[in-house]
Amino acid sequence: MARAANPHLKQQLVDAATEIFASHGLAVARVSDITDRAGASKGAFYLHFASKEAAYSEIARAFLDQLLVLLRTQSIAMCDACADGVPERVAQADHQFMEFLWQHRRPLAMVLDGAVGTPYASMQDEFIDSVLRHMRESISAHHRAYPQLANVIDAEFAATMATGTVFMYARRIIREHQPPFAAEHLVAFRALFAAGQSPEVAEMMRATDPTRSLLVDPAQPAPGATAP
Amino acid sequence: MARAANPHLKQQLVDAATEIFASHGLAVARVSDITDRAGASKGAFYLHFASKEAAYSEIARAFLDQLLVLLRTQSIAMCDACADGVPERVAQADHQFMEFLWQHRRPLAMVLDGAVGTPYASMQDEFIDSVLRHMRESISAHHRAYPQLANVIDAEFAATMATGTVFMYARRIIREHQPPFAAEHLVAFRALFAAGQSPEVAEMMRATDPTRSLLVDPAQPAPGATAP
DNA sequence: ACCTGAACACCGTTCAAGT
DNA sequence: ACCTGAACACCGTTCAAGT
Repeated sequence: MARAANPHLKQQLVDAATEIFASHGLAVARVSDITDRAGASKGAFYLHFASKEAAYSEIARAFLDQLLVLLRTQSIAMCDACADGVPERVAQADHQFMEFLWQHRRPLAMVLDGAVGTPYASMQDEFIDSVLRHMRESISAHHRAYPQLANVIDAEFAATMATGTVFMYARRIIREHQPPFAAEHLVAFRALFAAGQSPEVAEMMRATDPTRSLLVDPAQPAPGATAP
Repeated sequence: MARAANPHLKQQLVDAATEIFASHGLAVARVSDITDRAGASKGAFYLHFASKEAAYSEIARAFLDQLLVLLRTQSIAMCDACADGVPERVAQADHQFMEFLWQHRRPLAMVLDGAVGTPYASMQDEFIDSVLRHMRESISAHHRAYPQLANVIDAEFAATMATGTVFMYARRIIREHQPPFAAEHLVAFRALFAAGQSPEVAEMMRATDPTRSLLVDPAQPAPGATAP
């Protein structure tokens, strides 16, 4: 009881898979969930994708590729903006980035939440690592524009903090299905980086010993560690 | 061909499950992976756990409960430290927290990476939300101790940023199997919060319009959004 | 060509049987 | 009581058959 060829079926399957993967996650999503939503049989799925995981990979990769293009464009704009000393342009780039995450919130949810614990967990890593690299470049540009900052604020720490903050906002987008009205937050964030010029900050940093290592015994292996 | 009762089997299963869930994730981990590692039959697993997911839940909960105890203790200590104006004690609390995450890196990996895309994804949310609540309280204490900060640095943003940073360090612990020697980073982080006193920061914040909303059209629904 | 759905394989879960 | 492993159920994947 086959039906006539449907030239839109591939796109219908992609749309259905994006929604199902985003809301259930790769591991829990059933192929039958996807094909039911797309109005096709389970067999039809395998005419368009080699496997459930291949479908996930194809959709997530399309999103990550678009993200990488945006970040590359922004890194260039950011360098220009900083060299010109135009913080307003920097804030606009943040705005554009958050807008992108909001518009692509279903594939974003797939990448952040959908594949962890499966062979495609590396998609989340790629998202975070891409943002981290972008932040390193932006902050380097900032430090070139304002050399006095470089002595006070550690660039690697600032990039880690910025990326963690982006992750928290991305998480809010996909958890609360609400855009994060964070313009003022992003302004505060950029402002904070300029704060290293403060003599009070320099004084606090001199008051502690940065050579002390964080952990008592890094060589000690960790057991299940659920015992008290 | 049954064997004699083994009073250690439950603990062996917990240890094996912690390792397998941390390295494979709940969805991908097989019960047979766990029972093979513990040297038992598949059937024995179900004498001690109602299901694979119940085992995950039991181990993750034990870790999260310990984390909550630590955070509660620290929130109290943090308030005291801030009231006394002792930033060194605050840095020690950060140190202790990172040490805790390092010592419990296997259950941490389970909670952050193991259950996303399954009904137990909420464990990761609980970790992040607990840290976020803790950071809110710490920062409130900071603002009470240094009232001039409260006018410049948004407490909710600072808590979001702090939590994102902790997440990034936690991620580094479980990805790189390396302790994050981040003492100097944590010092820089604490110092940054005090930076709002800087007149330059106040000036930059006045120069931008915080009432502008971040996103163009928050009501617009998101499709699969993989099209260009 | 394109699609269907019955059949097969894998692994979570159950349970009759073994000590 | 405690444990085993064969059997069952569910869902990813395949493929013979339909248009």
